[in-house]
Amino acid sequence: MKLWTISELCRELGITTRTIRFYEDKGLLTPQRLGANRIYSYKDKARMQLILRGKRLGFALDEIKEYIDLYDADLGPMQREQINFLLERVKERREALIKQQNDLQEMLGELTLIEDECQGMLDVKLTANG
Amino acid sequence: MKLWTISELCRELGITTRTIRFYEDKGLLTPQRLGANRIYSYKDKARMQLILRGKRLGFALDEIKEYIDLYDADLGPMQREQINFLLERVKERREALIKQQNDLQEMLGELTLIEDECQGMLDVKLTANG
DNA sequence: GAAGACATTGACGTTAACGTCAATGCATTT
DNA sequence: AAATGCATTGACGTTAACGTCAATGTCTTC
Repeated sequence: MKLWTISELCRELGITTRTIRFYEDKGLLTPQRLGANRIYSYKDKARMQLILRGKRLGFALDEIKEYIDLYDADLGPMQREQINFLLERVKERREALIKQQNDLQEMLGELTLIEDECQGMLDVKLTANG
Repeated sequence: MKLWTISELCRELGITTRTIRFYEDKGLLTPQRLGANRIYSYKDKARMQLILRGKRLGFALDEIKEYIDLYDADLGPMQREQINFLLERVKERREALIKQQNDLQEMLGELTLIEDECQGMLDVKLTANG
């Protein structure tokens, strides 16, 4: 069961200690302490990776927090109503992601067009200049 | 050939005039003028939609500007070398987008798992409570 | 011709997401 | 025990992306 110090984890994830502490301030993380020092478990690391992926996708930190809350909600003690509420939020998320997926597809399509156009121009120049 | 005033365009796009003017300041847009007033063409509108899509995907404004520059680069007067350079940038973009696509897929998969788990809990509660 | 609607520029304010720096503590190494 | 290395908290700085407000202009409508 491996454990990380703050600078170790940062090195592995390619971020700064300031960033991790900031996330902790915002309630996205709650590592163990050894004295005053922070100790990160594998679960903490996984959490951080969720956060970083959220950032890559363009989400704000509070949105990411909401996602994580969905992610490790404990369904056991929940009432039907609460679970249904959670399901609603999951649905919203999914729809947002699907919109984003469409945007991505469009953009990729456009890039392909541009690429083809460039290639066409290069061919013309080759033919013209022999 | 339709034209828009600034507030008309904002209404259609769901943004504020401040936003549009800000983008103009940043060089993302250069609408015609009628006296002091801005006049937007269909092309301007399309440009704005590109920008907004970029934002939905989580890109910063200067990244979006780079994308738009790729988008309406005039290949005619370019040298082979310039076109190759452009192709390189297009490739980079594509790779970034594909990474993003993977992140999206992962997240969608996780949402499905959460959804199933919720549904399972609901079924149990139904069975238990008759 | 005064009022109201819509436009302009300019300046200052705000929020998120960190960066940077200072003061301090604790453990090991020399 | 002095230096080195890694940690802490706290405070202030910074950048992007706008919001907000003020002062002013123009055009139409009553």
